Amino acid sequence: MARPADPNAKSALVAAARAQFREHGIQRARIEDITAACGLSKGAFYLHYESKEALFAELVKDFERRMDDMFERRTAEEDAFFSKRGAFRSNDFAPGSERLAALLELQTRQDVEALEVMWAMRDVIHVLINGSQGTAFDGVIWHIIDREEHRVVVACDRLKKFGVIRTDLSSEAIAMVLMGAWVLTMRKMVSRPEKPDFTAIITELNVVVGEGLSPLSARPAAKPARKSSSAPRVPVARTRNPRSARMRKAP
Amino acid sequence: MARPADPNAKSALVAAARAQFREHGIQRARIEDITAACGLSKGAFYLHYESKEALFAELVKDFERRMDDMFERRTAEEDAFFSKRGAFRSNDFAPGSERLAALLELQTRQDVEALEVMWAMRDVIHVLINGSQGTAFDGVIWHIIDREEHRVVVACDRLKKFGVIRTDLSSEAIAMVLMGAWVLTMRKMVSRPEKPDFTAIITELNVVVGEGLSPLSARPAAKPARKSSSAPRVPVARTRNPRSARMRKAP
DNA sequence: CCCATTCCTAAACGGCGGGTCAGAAACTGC
DNA sequence: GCAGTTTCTGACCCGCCGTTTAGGAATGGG
Repeated sequence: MARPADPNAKSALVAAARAQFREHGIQRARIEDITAACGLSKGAFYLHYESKEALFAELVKDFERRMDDMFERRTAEEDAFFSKRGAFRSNDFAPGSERLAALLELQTRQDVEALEVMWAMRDVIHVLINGSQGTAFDGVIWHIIDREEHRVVVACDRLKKFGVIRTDLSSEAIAMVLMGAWVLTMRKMVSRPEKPDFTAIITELNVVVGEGLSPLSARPAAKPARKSSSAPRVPVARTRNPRSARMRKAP
Repeated sequence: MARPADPNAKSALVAAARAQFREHGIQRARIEDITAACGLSKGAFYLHYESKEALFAELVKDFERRMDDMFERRTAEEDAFFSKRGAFRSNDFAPGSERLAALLELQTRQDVEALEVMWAMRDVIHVLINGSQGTAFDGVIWHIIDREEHRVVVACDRLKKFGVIRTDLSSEAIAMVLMGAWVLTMRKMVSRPEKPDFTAIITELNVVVGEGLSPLSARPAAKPARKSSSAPRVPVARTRNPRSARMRKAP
């Protein structure tokens, strides 16, 4: 009995709201513009949501849920990998190593998946980064990033345990570099109409972070570098000056 | 003749405005709160500034000017270094190299200076990042970051020319990793009451970026590695899955 | 002490947009 | 059709600031 509700009103509202939030931020997005874009009147908005903020909160929740799901899947897959194939040893890094290739393939796929989630939510991410101050969502993006960064720290610790990465760098510093690159990637995505080539991005990023900037000819010969000695390691560049790390003391 | 203006009214307004912007963003900062914090009436604000936005614009201008000044100084110092001491060769990377130590010292000092500027303007940076959407300052921070990133690209190219960093990585990818770490550093600074140890941060960051994450024992022996050979270099991680870069195509 | 001048205050204005609600519209079953 | 019910509309109310402005306060010169 009675007039049935428009079945796609809600999803139309969500889509229009995302566009308005993306364009104007949470505060400046006008409810009337959102409803007008769906051919509805202002009052109709309140049939579906308490307020602008309530709608946006749902979007954020959805984003967080997707990230959490992905993280869980990721951890499980990685655990399976190592429990099936054990820790890495020196010869696993030899040219043509099948085991290394498998790990890389797994991780690249996972990274690409993460970028896909971010791509799908890029408008929400944009608003969280640029337009949330003074709203209830102020700082939410940094909570998310901090949590991701912490996950990277944990992941690094595990990879150290399995011999995949060197143990003499602090996991916190590694995580910051990795997350930093991700944040910039995220932000570049956000202002781009076409989806970039995620695999290429991930691969290139991993080469840089994996190998470092020092000229290869300057690297110490490959020996079982034990426990990094006392001497200052050294450093590198920045803005104007990337640099390489050298001065590695003899083991 | 006539009543003299309060000499510190303007600076008091700027200080109070920064605090309000920092706290509430550009849109939600109330002029009345700003003036009240200085013991002035709302109307007094307009004796000094056209509008809220005009005041904030001055802060941004100031920030950009400082960054530009620093950049110029930096370039000049680096040019002087190389024109006086020439390009790097293999033996400059040997343990105890005086020339390398000098370059590192120069660059670390410059990096710390950059962090000092950001520290001084951290409230403005915070607003630009988090609270500018829907205002005239929307995207300004990313313009600044993009420009800095481009400067890093140029710097990388020069350092390649002078043999300080390897030439087989794209400068763009390197710049993204470096800037990413800087952005996260900036953002961490922004929400911190006490000034962190900049030198320590820079040093640690440079070790990670300079050397990469691959286990040292897995690195190819140090030979005049010509044009990166065919074999996989190795790698490293990421979020959940550091990885390494491999699969490098034969040159 | 008075006046011209400049500074500053506080009240008022005005627009904008979130939220409300009385009633019109749409639909169903009879 | 008609009654009953639920959905939608759009005019309206209202508070919140940014901005204006009329006039009061402070000051210095004469």
